[in-house]
Amino acid sequence: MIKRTLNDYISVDCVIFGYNGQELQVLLVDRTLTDEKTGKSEFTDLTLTGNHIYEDETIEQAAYRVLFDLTGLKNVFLDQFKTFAHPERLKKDNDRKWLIHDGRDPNKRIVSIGYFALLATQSITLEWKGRNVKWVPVSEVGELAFDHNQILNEALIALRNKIKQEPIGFELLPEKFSLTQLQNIYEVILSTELDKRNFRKKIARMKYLIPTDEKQTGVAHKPARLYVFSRDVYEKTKKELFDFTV
Amino acid sequence: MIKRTLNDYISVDCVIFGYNGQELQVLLVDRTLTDEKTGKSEFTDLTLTGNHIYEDETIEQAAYRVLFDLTGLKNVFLDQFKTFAHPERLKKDNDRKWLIHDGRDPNKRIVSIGYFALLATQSITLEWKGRNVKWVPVSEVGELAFDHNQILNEALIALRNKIKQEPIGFELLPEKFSLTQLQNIYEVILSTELDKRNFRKKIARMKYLIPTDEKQTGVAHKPARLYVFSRDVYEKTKKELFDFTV
DNA sequence: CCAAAAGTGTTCAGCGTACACCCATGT
DNA sequence: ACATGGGTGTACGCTGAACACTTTTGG
Repeated sequence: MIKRTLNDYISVDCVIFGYNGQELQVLLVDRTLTDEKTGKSEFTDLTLTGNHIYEDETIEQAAYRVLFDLTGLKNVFLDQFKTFAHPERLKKDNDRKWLIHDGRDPNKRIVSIGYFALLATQSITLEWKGRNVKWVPVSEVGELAFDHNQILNEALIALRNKIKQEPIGFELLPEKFSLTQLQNIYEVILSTELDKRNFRKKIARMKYLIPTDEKQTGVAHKPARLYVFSRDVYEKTKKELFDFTV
Repeated sequence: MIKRTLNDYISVDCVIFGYNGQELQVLLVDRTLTDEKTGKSEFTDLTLTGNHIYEDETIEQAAYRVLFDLTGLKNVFLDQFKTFAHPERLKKDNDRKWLIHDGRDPNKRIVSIGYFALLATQSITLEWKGRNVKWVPVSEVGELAFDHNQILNEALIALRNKIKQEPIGFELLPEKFSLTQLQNIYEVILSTELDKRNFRKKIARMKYLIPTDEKQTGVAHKPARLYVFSRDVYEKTKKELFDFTV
């Protein structure tokens, strides 16, 4: 194993979205600053997941690395959506204390490249860099560390735009899923209600969403048919269209 | 005037698009490395416009600054589209020589945030940082310095996506423009041909493209009516729609 | 009067939208 | 048997796409 050097001014932040069957969630980690003498905690709050990059990796690899460390998964949907470098982005009191405690220079201008990821599984490491990791419904996210509220907001905007353009909803679901689950994903992300019949007519036109012979089991109602996404078919049917809507 | 410090690892690159009535163009600057002893030029090629950021400005301000230096304009359409930080992005021989000649560290990992801009005017400074500036049709761009071909490609992709979503075509045209000019913009950027009647029906639905009483003058055919874009009307009629097309 | 681009309408097919009832399963 | 969510069809209006001729100007 070669010793790798961390770059101290380029970082990636990953906004990791998940779905619990009800709500859109985001993965956050606790940040507790403990006074080393008294052992008392000075403050506790939450951050997005992220890390500085290694000098020998691309920013995309760094983002995948963060995801892998948290989930053990390699094939996760990932999208670079925006970059953050405001001069004051790490200058709040708590942020400066945290950086100093962490042995980093609080005056160094740090650029962070924002990625958002869609995770089909709810199972994650409970601990990451010694910090607790947890899912939080997007609607219940409070004040975050650094500029992470802004990053989360931009990620949500990017996610909404993306899901209107490309079929990525299923990335938040198990390999086999019901159409009602998929519809819920769209409703939750776009904050709309959709008509069941119209939604299903639309799906029927998308040849890359393929019905299987399997059905739900153990539900106290008519079991739903399960569908799979075919990337093959999708890549073939994909074509650009002229819109300039709005 | 306060002395401002340039950050030596965060830069912005601006892909500045223009339209000459025929083709989509991009603004490029000459890069000639001259051997200081012999006075002979070692190589000449072209780069995008860009610059490192000042420690006291945001990346967006830095991009606007580059644009202002080149054009004297402040209200230019600008969009942050992607960030580039590949470890090898400045490591080609000529690039290393150039950086060394420029007094910069060729081994420093430099992150560049890519912006694309749309310019309605063809008039630009002819010289910028002592280098020649010129418009080049996108279709005739050869091999560029650094990773600038890649940046230009991503900018084109972003431009095509954007123009399908939002009415930005007129940003490449004078304040008053004809519908044929506008149609040409779309055809050139999207590499399609559009039907004149269908295009105009679509425009008619967009209340923010407003016909004036003025007409073209000095043309050897029926003069076209001129239109203006109303940002007011646009902001009011803007609303999201559910698409997930493709 | 000729060349050049402006401007205009209709038809057809596909899609978005609104809307209500029966079906299969577990308890 | 009943509660729960699954699954289906029709009618209307709008939009995209295909397509040809007349009008206005300068030269």
